[in-house]
Amino acid sequence: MLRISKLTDYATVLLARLAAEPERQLTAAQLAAQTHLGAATVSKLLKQLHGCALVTSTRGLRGGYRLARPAAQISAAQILDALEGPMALTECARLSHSCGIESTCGVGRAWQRVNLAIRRSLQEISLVELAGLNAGSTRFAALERQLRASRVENT
Amino acid sequence: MLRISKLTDYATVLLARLAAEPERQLTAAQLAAQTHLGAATVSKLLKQLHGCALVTSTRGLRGGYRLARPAAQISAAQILDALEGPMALTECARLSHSCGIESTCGVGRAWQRVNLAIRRSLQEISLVELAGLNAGSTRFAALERQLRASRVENT
DNA sequence: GCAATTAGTACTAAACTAGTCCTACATTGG
DNA sequence: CCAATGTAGGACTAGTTTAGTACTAATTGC
Repeated sequence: MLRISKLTDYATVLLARLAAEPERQLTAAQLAAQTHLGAATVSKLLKQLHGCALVTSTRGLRGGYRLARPAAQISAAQILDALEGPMALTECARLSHSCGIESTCGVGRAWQRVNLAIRRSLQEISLVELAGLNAGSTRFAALERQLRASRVENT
Repeated sequence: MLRISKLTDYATVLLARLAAEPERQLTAAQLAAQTHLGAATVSKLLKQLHGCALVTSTRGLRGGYRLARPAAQISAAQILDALEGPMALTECARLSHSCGIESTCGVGRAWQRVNLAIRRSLQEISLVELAGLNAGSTRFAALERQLRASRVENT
């Protein structure tokens, strides 16, 4: 459940590689070699990331890709949005579906709130954390602490 | 992104209906009529929910389904587990995939932590909240407050 | 001009989802 | 016992999505 697509995972790996060496401009072929992913797939993903302004590219000889902004300013939510579009846990929300009874719509709205809560937490996590560049992982720890606290408070 | 399948949504609706009338034993046909879902689909879902011990069933004439335990003791996480199996945001975690480089595995582990955080928050939400049976939605409010607080703390 | 490299599009195969149907089993009522 | 009602459990099909590939065009540096 709640899985992200393989491609999104791959894209994160690519972004993590770029984040590890912010100075260098890496070509699609280099990234493919480093990540052991198919060259065509990597190329496709980078194009998508470029379209969503997460990476910048230069064409031609000695071209390549690099992060559009510091890793700390790229959140997990942004990556997911870029790769999988605006998220909707259920599709009841956007379509004026013929739900009919109230309970159905009530459920849909509830899922939407869950969705929102998840989204907020994903905005807290930056590419720095995803790439494992910071040893402490302070944000993870804080997030987990908060969630634990909320459990106690609500019983 | 991060969407749950339609069937899972339907299942939640069915559980919500059952939760609304914990005393009664409802047949698959009755639930289908109330929710405007296909009878065969409803039947299939209820069988699945029975297999995961979220509902109890009695066969034969005057048979039907009812919740296996009070709605307050059924969490969103349990429903998702029942319908979509144990969750894994990425599949890197279970398979000893030939990741090769470190950054890849680092990313996988990071997603896993995200996953864990989401899972914890889903355990906080019971069928009562999903069904909209409690007007206040205190847990939602608390959860959202916590997440907001964590954002401030981590800047 | 030539080689390297991104940009964009089109296509194919595999996997998953949603939904239906059919047969077997259990319970109740006559 | 027998028939009606209802669940149990598969098997099957169509549709959609995902993953991956291939090809052509555009751009840059030498």
